[in-house]
Amino acid sequence: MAMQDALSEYLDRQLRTRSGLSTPDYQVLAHLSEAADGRLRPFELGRLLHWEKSRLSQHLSRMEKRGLVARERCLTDQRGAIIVITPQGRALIEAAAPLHVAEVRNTFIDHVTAEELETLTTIGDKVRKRLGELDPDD
Amino acid sequence: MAMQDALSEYLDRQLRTRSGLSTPDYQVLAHLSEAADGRLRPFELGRLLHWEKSRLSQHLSRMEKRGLVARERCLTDQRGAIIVITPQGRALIEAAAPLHVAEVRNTFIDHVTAEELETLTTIGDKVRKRLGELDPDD
DNA sequence: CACAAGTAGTTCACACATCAACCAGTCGTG
DNA sequence: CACGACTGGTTGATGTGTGAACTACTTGTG
Repeated sequence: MAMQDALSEYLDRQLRTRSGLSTPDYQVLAHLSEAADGRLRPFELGRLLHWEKSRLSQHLSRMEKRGLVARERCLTDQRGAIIVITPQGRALIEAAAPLHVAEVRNTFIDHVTAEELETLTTIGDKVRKRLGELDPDD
Repeated sequence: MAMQDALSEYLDRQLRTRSGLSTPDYQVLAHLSEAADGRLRPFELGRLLHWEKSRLSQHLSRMEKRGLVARERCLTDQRGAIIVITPQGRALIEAAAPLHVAEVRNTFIDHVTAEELETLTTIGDKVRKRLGELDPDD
């Protein structure tokens, strides 16, 4: 847990200072940039990220205000919205991604052997399976 | 990372619903309850928890409002404060601790072999060492 | 002793997260 | 087709976290 805290704090900070993106920003943009047309329905984004809908809505509002994404109306479902990544958002994520990947290597992957990594994923799978049993949603 | 997210979300929620404490509350009270007299200077608490001073100050204000801790004036340093755990705070942490420990066993420790745990601490130590080199404070 | 530099703590402004309440549109079934 | 239940999404209140600016006291050095 101490490792995880220190690691994510470090990666957050690097991302923020070098790319001007928070980790939530990065996650949203990463999914949008991979989607067809750079467009996704909020509920799809929510499913991909495992985010609550209100969290997503609030975060998208902040990102919209900064010009990273835009909202469009959905034609096939009058309730719905569509989120588009803006050119500016795409430029930022494309600049940030390689730096971020390099940081992950530099702080984590390069210091762990293949067996250690395998053990780690084994642990992760077992614990997530257990949590899945306890908590019906996940 | 997915495991860590799911695990801490689950443990947070258990702690909150079963004991009425957030994880930050728990951490603060755990340190206070172990200190001599249940008293600590904020800066000591901050060092133990690796928290920023403003975060600590704000959190203590919220906890004070709920009657979990109290602030006293420090006699030897006129700037300083002293944080005391209240009887109510002590009662809560003492009720919460065994439940929390049981949850950790139930969701994590019991599903991991001794070797896996050892590998995990090895990884943690290596990564934290690496982060310590990169980031002068920690 | 005087003053510069550091330390202890608070506060303000803001980003991020949860929950509950709410609107509006869709859909299944009588 | 009508109506109740569900779904997609927003909003408001509150708790949690960071950074910068500020107050007030302490300490080191001339």
